[in-house]
Amino acid sequence: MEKLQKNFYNINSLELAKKLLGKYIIHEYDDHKLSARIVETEAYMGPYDKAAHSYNNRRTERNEVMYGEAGFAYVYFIYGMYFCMNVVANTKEVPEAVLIRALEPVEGEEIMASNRFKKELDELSKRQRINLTNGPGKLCMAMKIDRSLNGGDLCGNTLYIAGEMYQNRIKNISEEDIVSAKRINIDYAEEAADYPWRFYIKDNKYVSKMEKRQ
DNA sequence: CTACGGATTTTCT
DNA sequence: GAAAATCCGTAGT
Repeated sequence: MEKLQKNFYNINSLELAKKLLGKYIIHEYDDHKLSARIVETEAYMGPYDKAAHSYNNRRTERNEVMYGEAGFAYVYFIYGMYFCMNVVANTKEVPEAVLIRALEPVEGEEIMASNRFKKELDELSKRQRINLTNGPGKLCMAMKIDRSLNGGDLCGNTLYIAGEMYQNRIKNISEEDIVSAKRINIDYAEEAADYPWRFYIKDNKYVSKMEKRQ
């Protein structure tokens, strides 16, 4: 089934953020199987990245997972209401991660509609349909990703990631299909706020925020 | 389509 | 005690 193996993740978060585009996140729970394609990511480069939770090697109970091995989930609670999912990158003691910012639903879209809006899929407005998974907090609601999955092994059998060949889909992402842009909502990060460390698949309708056309 | 303010509570200082 | 890797409803263009 082409689940990604540990060595896939053991690179820096900038490279991993790009490599994760087009891969599939799968969550199995309660007889449900939800899957979705990754279409937008952001790299957080650790000690020298003012936007990262691990800036200056800050190490707390919350971000402890970032200091562990690559290929595990870092799920944190934000703004009093939401969760964000990250993929831990790089080797032990190098605290880097990739924030998953948007997904395109593949399997279990009915369940996602229920998780997000407590409605049937065909009852959703056009806007709600796009809003299922087009943001880091939204996709966690849709995929039922919460605190309990923090520290989970992404090579395990609950929350895991598969390659482009998943379900015999073959849609490799080429360099030209990747857009890079400034990261979102990190105004506090000074010069790091301008680094182009956000990546998304060009023209994908689930991307949370498009850049202005040139 | 974009812009703004309010929601809500964990986490860190 | 303040800030936070966000979202939503409403109002305006």
